[in-house]
Amino acid sequence: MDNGCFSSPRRDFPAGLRVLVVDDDPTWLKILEKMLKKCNYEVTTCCLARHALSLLRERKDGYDIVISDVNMPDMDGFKLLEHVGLEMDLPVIMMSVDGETSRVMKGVQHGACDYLLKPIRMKELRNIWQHVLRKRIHEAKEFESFESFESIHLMRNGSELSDDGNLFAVEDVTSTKKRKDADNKHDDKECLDPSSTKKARVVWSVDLHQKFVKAVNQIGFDNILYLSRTQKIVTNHICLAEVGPKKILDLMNVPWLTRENVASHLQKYRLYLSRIQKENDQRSSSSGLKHSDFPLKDMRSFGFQNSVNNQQQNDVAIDSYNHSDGSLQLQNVETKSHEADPKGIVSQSTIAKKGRILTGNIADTNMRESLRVGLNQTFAPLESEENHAVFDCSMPTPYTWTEVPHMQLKEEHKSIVHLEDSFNQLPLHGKQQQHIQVDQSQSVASISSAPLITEEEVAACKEPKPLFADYKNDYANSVSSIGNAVGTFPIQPGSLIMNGQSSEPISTTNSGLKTQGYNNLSSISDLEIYQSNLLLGGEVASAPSLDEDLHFYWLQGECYNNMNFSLQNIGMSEYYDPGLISEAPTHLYDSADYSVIDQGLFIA
DNA sequence: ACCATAATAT
DNA sequence: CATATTATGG
Repeated sequence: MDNGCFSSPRRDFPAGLRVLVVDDDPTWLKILEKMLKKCNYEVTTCCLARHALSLLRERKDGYDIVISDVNMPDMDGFKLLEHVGLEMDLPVIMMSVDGETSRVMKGVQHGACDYLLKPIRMKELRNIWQHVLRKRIHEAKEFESFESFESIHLMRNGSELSDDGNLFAVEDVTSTKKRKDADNKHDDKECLDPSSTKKARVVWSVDLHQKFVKAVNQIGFDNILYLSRTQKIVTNHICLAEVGPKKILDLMNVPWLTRENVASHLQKYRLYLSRIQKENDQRSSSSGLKHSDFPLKDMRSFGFQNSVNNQQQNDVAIDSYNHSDGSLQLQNVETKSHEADPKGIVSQSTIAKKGRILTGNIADTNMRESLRVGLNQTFAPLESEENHAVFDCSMPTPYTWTEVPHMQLKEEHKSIVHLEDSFNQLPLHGKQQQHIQVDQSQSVASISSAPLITEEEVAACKEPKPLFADYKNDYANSVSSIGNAVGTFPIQPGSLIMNGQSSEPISTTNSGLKTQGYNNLSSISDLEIYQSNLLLGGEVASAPSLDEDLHFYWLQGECYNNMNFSLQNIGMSEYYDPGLISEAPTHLYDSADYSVIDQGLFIA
């Protein structure tokens, strides 16, 4: 194996990797040194852990990775591991002759990025650079990681290095759980180098999906703006003409992701949405407009992400949010959700309420609460949506997620607990909510037996969001997150839709509208009318000022977004009432653009 | 052996 | 780019 191994020196990156090898057995040291050198690494050896530490301290960045034996006279390998982790934060690979599970576990728990069994094979050494890269990628986060990423790519392609998609897929060793590695026999080596040429399978983690959704929504929003603009240019927002994998990819800004990955996911996403829509349609048709009942079913699937804090953002957000719900049209809202759910078990009715809420009431805290409750509930009931869960359409709120992960991490397996926590976090919530929580938790729990997020990940990387998780985790995460999200955060429409730039104009608008235009809208009656118009396709009489127009559009956008989850009943097309869009030429919406939007946002 | 998802082919 | 098919993993 030796020879073959490096047949490809072409890779630049791994070459020159500075490796510090620590082992009290000189024989092993020699062997390892030789092997590592064959890999074109720059090798430094030492037989004492203490010595190793001092070397590392001397030159903090003189090494890229450390390979240490576990059993050493002067200092326990784990101890060394700890120090390294603490002081220089370098990836450390542990090695020993026995593969006793407990030891491996210990190594991993202490932060080892891998655990090799002696005798060590070239293959294993050949891939250690991946740990370094991985770590750097993590640190670099998305953007910066780019370069590294590319290099990886090159390398991968260039040689058939066992690539092992692990690089990405496996966080750090941690694999313990997933892989059966538990069995000593397998060694972890496999982990690292699956040695396959296959392309790494992308795991659409919640986080990733969230980005995806966000991108989709953004594009949709942009399109809407574009349409509206046709008449008046509201913002200098850049308009995207079409929604497609490529654009989504761009928006997502995830370096390692390929267009194909996105396309594939998009396909699934659309499928999912269509399915849902279908269901909705059926239901709506059968039951008629009253849908409020079923929505839940579909809704469950969606995760709502929402931003947490933003709630406060103001009414606007809420409004929009509500609007979306409103799409449901349910009857009027008056149901004041607040009281409605004494129990928190708001049933579907809640949902309906939600819808109504949309209008002006928004401001009320109570309302909001109720709203949330409703949402929560929606989830609670669901039981089987694991899959669906994956796609939440909610709007993306960056902030939210960061938090979510935390929670998840914290609680890991006990979904219940963590759900509760999340709930607790809610600023306002009554018993009802708790009640709901319980429900959710239950459902969730059943779904996710696996830890939400790999502990490993957590431990290994402090990063809140795991780039890759295994499916199970994934699901669990999504589910749980959804639960959390729902419970925890209110949805914040606006923010999501527009990132930075757009926010300005809009916000301004909002403020202005709030008082004036907004109020107009806010009045329930108006809203309803508005909605109905939308639904019906009637024209919206009002939409007077530019600002207002904008506002409208904005709302619409949200509606759309919301529609993703909430609205199942109504046909999208109806939403896009030309009238709403104001004077925009009809052709715009009817035509491709329009359809595009639909599809993009909702699927159709 | 089945199902769901992502990869790949068309 | 959209859809159909295949591959993979649970």
